[in-house]
Amino acid sequence: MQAAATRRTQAERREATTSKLLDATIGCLANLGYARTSVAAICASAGVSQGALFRHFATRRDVIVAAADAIGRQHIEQFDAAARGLKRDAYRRIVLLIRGLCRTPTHAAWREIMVAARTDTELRVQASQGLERFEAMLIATSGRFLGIDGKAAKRAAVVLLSIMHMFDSEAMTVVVFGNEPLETQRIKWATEMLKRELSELSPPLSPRVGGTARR
Amino acid sequence: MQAAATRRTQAERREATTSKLLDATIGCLANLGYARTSVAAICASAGVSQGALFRHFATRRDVIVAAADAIGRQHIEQFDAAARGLKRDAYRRIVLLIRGLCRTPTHAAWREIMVAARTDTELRVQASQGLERFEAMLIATSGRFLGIDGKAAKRAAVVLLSIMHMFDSEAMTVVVFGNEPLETQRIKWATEMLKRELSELSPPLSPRVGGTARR
DNA sequence: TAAGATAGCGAGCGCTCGCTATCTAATACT
DNA sequence: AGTATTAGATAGCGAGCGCTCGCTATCTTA
Repeated sequence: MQAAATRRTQAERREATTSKLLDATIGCLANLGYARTSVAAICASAGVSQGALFRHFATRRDVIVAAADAIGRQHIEQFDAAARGLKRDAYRRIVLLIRGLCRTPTHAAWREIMVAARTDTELRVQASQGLERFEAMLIATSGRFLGIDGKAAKRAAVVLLSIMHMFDSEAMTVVVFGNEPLETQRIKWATEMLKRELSELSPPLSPRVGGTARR
Repeated sequence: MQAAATRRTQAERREATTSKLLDATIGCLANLGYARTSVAAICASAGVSQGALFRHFATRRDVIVAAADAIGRQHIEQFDAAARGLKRDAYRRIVLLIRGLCRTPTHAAWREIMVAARTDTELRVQASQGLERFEAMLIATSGRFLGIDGKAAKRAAVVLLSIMHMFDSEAMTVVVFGNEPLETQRIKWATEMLKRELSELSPPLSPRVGGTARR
């Protein structure tokens, strides 16, 4: 009776193990950096053996690429979920959302992989698809969020992606040397800039959307 | 006669060796990334033995920190030299200058160290001074360049540093997945934005400066 | 010139790395 | 129940790591 309750299919076992490994890999990248994310560290964190890791992934690089894919998916979900709760004229909140996403451990793990991919051809080839998907998703989401398309959507995508780049690099350097007054001013500036851009690009908020009436 | 010509002081020998080592370290960081910048790789590139490296630097980390300092100094010189040749209303050229500096191998080496410093406490403590100096220099240079100070100078610094962050992160991701149309649009947008900001912040170009008359 | 200090070398150390081989455990199928 | 397949663990491998060591070469000082 109890033995049957704990019996899992092979597929379930596989899913559980690879899931643990991917979570552990992301955690190690975030906490230890790329260089120190060894197979031993991943397995210690995941609570599985190295043999099990190599059962499911051919090489260390393969598990890291799989982790990059998982991060990309998480990013897309997080971004979608967060955008859903936002009014489009909540400029400051949009800026803070983007900034906040750049400062997560998951994003730090992503950045570790991207930096490592610069000098590792195999990793780069495999990581590029994930990055491409992430960018495409951001572009699509911004269009949907603003209710625009065509040239205006392209412009908005440039702005939003550029703001993300800005906060990405800021997040990277802030760990080494923080400068709070400057960071605060940057939020303020980015907000003004986003307001100006989105006000020019978007169709007016109509009563049908309920935006104006809500206020 | 000839033997005397090739005789170097201990100080000269030291300077030559450490110089080679620092150049090699920067090159290895740029070409191989942080993880693969081993002591063996540095020494092979510098053409000196590991024993010589450890004569001058206590640890691998020490030589990397020294390289970070050297990069910081180079950055400051490059930026200063480039700013000297610029008119302040050459907005597009300023944008392209910043973008270009973010795409140098030296800057890539810098980024490798910054990313590694996130998860290496010792490295971080030592690298933070270099980053602080670099930021302070940028802030001072932008004020001088624009002929402004006080609040306006602070604002300009936020803008310029933010543009640098933006192109820094772009430079990082572009290696993995480039998107030329989007990059072109970003230059255009950054230029418009910079024009708007600097026009509002700067005192008028006076004949004494020769800016207006030159045109 | 001899003694002392500094620079630099190459071999070897102990350790960690990614990975493989072998064995055991769990599930699936007949 | 017995056999086949998949999943996972443990031990061990060879390569590479950062660093130390004993030594030689070169410069400086007395």
